[in-house]
Amino acid sequence: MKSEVFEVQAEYFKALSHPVRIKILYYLKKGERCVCEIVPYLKEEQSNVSRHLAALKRAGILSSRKEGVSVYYRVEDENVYKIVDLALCSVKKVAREKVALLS
Amino acid sequence: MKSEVFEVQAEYFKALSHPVRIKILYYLKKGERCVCEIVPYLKEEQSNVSRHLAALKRAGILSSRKEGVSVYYRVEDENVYKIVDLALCSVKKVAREKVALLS
DNA sequence: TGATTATATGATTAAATGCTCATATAGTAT
DNA sequence: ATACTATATGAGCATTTAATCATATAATCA
Repeated sequence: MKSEVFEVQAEYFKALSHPVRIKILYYLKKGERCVCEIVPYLKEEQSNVSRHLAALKRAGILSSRKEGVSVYYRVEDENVYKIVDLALCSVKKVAREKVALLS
Repeated sequence: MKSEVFEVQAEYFKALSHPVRIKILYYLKKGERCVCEIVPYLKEEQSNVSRHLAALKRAGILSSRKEGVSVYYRVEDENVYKIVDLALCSVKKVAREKVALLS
């Protein structure tokens, strides 16, 4: 496999490597949301949220559309949910195995 | 979902967010490998590789066993391959859609 | 025992990331 | 036009990450 491929994958995972960004993804699970909804939901600074959204968009994970003064973000490819869910399952599985080894 | 869950997921993805670490994963796809094989394969400094391996192990993605003076690393849960493959597919899909939009 | 080899780790530095405050931009309304 | 609101972005700072060099540790061998 070409080394550029690894870089592309690493970039994708870097976009997912922050808890606020993961939280945004789950919040968008049922469909697009306006920034004006996302900010109060996260209880983070507006400028900070804006940057997290930009990071996810840069990675191609989110896309956005403008409606008047509002901006709506949505998940570009639902496969991201398979990825984050699998990651959680894997972490749980490994943790369970560790527990089993100790008992 | 609890916020600790997002942190756990983010930690997992942080471990995957470097091209060298992704490359290590694919190299271990067929089974465990000694550090003495991994280092020349990657053509990176030994100390650097050691830290990347440690990062993957800390995240529970790899485990290791010692045999004499050698250390063998292996993938702890094969699901990680579903994750990295899905990520690549998703990036490709989004890229194709962008191309389609432009043509 | 001392020498050699494999791997890990401490210290340093450079670069990247995340957060905050302040400000810019753009759309809407008066 | 001015004022107001929603969102994005620049600048500064603190923290984290990655790379490198040097050294430590531990196993093996002569």
